[in-house]
Amino acid sequence: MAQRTRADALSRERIVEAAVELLDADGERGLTFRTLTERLATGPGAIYWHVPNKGELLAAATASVIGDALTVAATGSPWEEIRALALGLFDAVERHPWLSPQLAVQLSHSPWGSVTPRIFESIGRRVSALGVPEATWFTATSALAHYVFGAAGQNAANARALQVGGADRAEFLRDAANAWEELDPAEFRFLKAIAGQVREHDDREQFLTGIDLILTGIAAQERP
Amino acid sequence: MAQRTRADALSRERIVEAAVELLDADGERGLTFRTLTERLATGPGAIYWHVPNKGELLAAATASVIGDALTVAATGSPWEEIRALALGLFDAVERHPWLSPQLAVQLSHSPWGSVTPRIFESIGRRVSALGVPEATWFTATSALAHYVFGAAGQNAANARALQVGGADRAEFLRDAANAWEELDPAEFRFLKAIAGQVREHDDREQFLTGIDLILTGIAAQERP
DNA sequence: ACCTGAACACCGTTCAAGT
DNA sequence: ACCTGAACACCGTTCAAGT
Repeated sequence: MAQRTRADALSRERIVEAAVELLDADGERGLTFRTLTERLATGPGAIYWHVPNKGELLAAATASVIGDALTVAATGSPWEEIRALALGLFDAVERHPWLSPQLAVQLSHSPWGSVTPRIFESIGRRVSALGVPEATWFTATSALAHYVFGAAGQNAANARALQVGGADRAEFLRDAANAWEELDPAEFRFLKAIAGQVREHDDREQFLTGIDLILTGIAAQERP
Repeated sequence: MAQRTRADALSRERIVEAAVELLDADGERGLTFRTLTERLATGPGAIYWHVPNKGELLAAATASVIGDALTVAATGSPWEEIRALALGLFDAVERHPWLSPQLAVQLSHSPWGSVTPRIFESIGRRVSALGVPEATWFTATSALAHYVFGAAGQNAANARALQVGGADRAEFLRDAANAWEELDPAEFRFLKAIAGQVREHDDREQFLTGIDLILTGIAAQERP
């Protein structure tokens, strides 16, 4: 085939966009240089001209999706904005479940790359507007950020299990709760005790309650 | 070579043990069936007789390491035991940085496999002993567990960056803080503001302060 | 400057064959 | 029952060659 016309020219953005689509459709195993070259009707060499390697491609896909989630309408109290921001990230991980392992991988390759600072900045600005002592800002922001990723990761895992299993949420929780009620009480008496709560809880609501919990702790903290 | 003698016979445990050693030494890319067969002086077929595939091997390695971290001496108030438990997990991820992406992967493949329930049980028992209303147990335990993994993951990332870069901690934080002070204030005024705190903070101490923050929020929560 | 496509090294997994 | 080791399909990456 001859050189591409201007209209279908490759670019880093088009490649990243296609990568996100493949990841959304089939998870991390859905993105290979074979599937990518097929979708973009090109060869591997063309992609390598725009992107140095697969790791960078995954990093760019992650940054792109997280960046969208961080643009939150700034209307409300800092407390409310933190809730909105956290919920935006939570939902982004639910829409793109591959984000969960991927964020951990990105972090472990370059902890302060491009994603973490932007998330810290977004959350931290609102924390600093809460009126708590400046000496607590960093720790408070860290606590919120860590909680958000932990919770979002677990939820993405549940979402994927639902998708694979083909069951609906209520059914999934009912089965899990029933299984827990059968557990050996010597080893798992706590899980048995809360099986009922698991059956009835709502993930997003519980997630936000966790945010409120941490914000309450932050507000209650004395000058260290 | 003839069949192995009883002394050097393969077993699932020996394979998992070797896998953990390879992972500790070189991260996830250090564990391949080639390196594993070489270390165990055998062929791939032998390993596949004991372990169904690489995913299960990684899951077993994860469960093994997490299991060790969960066996905590039960002496102290519930609050203190939760701190000890959390710190044990935090340190385990620091010693085995591959745990961080791996936990996310395990979670997304089977969210309530074997690792998550055991962690929930360990934390939850102490939460239920705090004296807070039973209706809050599940949410409180979730918040703690999610925070622990998020924080441990970020810390593992930092630890690995240190290992790769060859720098020491103080130098690493100084460089990061200096870089943040140079950032564009329009985009990153919060990061600039806390650069000083970043330079001076201690990871483990900050992690425990986060635990206290959440526990304070839990204790302050009213009956929902 | 941008793209093509064959080729390479490496990986997880299988399986017929041995003891 | 347990292990061997060659073979297979697939993957990320390179690179000489084209326009």
